[in-house]
Amino acid sequence: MQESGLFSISDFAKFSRVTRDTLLHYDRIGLLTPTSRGENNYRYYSGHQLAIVNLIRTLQQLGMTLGEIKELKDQRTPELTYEVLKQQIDRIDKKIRSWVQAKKLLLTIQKTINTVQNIDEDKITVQFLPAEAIVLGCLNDYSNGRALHETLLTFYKDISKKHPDLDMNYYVWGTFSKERIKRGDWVGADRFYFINPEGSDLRPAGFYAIGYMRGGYVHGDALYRRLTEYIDKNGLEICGDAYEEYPLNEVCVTEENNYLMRVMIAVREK
Amino acid sequence: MQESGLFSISDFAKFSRVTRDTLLHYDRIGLLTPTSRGENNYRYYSGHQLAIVNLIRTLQQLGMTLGEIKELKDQRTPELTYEVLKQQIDRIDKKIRSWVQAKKLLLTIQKTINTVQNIDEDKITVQFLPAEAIVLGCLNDYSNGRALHETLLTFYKDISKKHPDLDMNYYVWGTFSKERIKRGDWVGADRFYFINPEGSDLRPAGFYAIGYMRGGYVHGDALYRRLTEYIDKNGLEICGDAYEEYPLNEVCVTEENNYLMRVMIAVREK
DNA sequence: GACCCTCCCCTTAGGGGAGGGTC
DNA sequence: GACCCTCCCCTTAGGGGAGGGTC
Repeated sequence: MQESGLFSISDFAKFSRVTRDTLLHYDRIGLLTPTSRGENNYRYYSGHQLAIVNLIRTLQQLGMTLGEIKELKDQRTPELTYEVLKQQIDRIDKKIRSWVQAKKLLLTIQKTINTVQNIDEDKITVQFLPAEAIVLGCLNDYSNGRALHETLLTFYKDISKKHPDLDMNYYVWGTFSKERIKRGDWVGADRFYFINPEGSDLRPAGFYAIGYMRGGYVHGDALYRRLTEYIDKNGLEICGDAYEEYPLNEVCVTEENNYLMRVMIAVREK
Repeated sequence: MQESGLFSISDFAKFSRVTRDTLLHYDRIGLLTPTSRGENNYRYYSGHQLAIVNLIRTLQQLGMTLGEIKELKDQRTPELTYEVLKQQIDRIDKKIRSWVQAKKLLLTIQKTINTVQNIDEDKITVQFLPAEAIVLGCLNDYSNGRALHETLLTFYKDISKKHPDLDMNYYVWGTFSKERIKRGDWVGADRFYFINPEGSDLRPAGFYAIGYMRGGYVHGDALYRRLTEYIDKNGLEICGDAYEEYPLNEVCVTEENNYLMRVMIAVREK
């Protein structure tokens, strides 16, 4: 520190607790220009400018861009600052909300992977499942040869209309009515759904015959046959929808043939 | 859509719910290359690739960069994905925490501006103030002519050691002992502090003589004189520390001379 | 030897053209 | 006319040199 209270760039960086590069950048964009330049063209900052760095850093921590800070800086008043802060709260809340959503999605994926950690893929079981909150789409329309990806797009559009806040990529799966299962018509789900704690629909509690199979999307014939045979042989009958899920899918498996499909058919004793 | 289940780039963009530009970008960085190119060099995407876009978008929503996604993509397994997700949780938690901190800082600043909304800057008042949580620094060392900014730097270093999680730019203010006030020595605070609900120190509850003044940092002589005179005249005596604050400072005022200083001196009746 | 200066290049995830060919 | 292609430039907040002068 020399020249009556002026700081060289490195000293100023130290006391203002930012890097020299940052100060160079602020100077370049005209956000904070040193009070003077030496004959050698060295930058000299004043003690007052420490407060300006403080202003910049404070607003930056509140999520404002340097451009916005620059704009506010030259005309700041308590009233204007108060207004700007008020708007910032909404932006911060939005960011918090979106990260909270991301965490929920992440936990849901983890949970899904966990459900198939120690299963025997060849065994069919009948289990009681508690009700689970899901988001259920409208009845799919396959008329005029509408392809799967078209119905899926419709589903996404519907969902984003009904639940504008749910813009996360939850795994999408399909339901089949008991009539369709009985007549062996198991390509092209009746409805799409995804599991989400905020969903207002339910996969009802009850007994389900559950089976697994490796393979890509929409190739579940063999599994459906094994399940219906098992149901017949064991004195059970289908009493509700079938739920077709892919707990291991493109998100964690490379080869489509290794995706893990799970079908759960609501059953009861005859 | 043509050529047996292949999509043109615009169709693919529609069904994968990303923009055409995004797909061009993914192709450029080698994250998602169309399955084939026409003789005209047009890009053609397959239906399977819809799942890959889904993978990319899902991981992106979890806060991963395209680089990380590319790395994971080619070797993803349920186990590896689970591990990566586990690490992502920490990153998400950190982001949430930092935005929550930012919100607290913002509300504190708003509150501070509010405290001086409708005050009469010339009037001295005596008020009971409830205790307030603060973060209090060590006793400042001004020996060997250490300047204010040096003691302040020491304060910041101490605080970041003791409270590594508190890395926000809270307003920093100073305390003066009653002895110093009495002998008219009010330049260079004994300790620095900032108001923070998580602070483990307190500005004690009690009566305070409170006065205001316009002016820059460390030029409060006139205000201290007015306050001590008022205290003398009104049969009061100083019974604790003085707290010097700048509710309107560089964050919302342009001219240093218009900063608003507030001094609060603990008093009691004689 | 430590410090300062001015270029200049680099990073993320695309968006927005321009200029020219294709369905 | 609508769609596709390949350049090419632009944005945030700095970080990291290189090459040359200064304390």
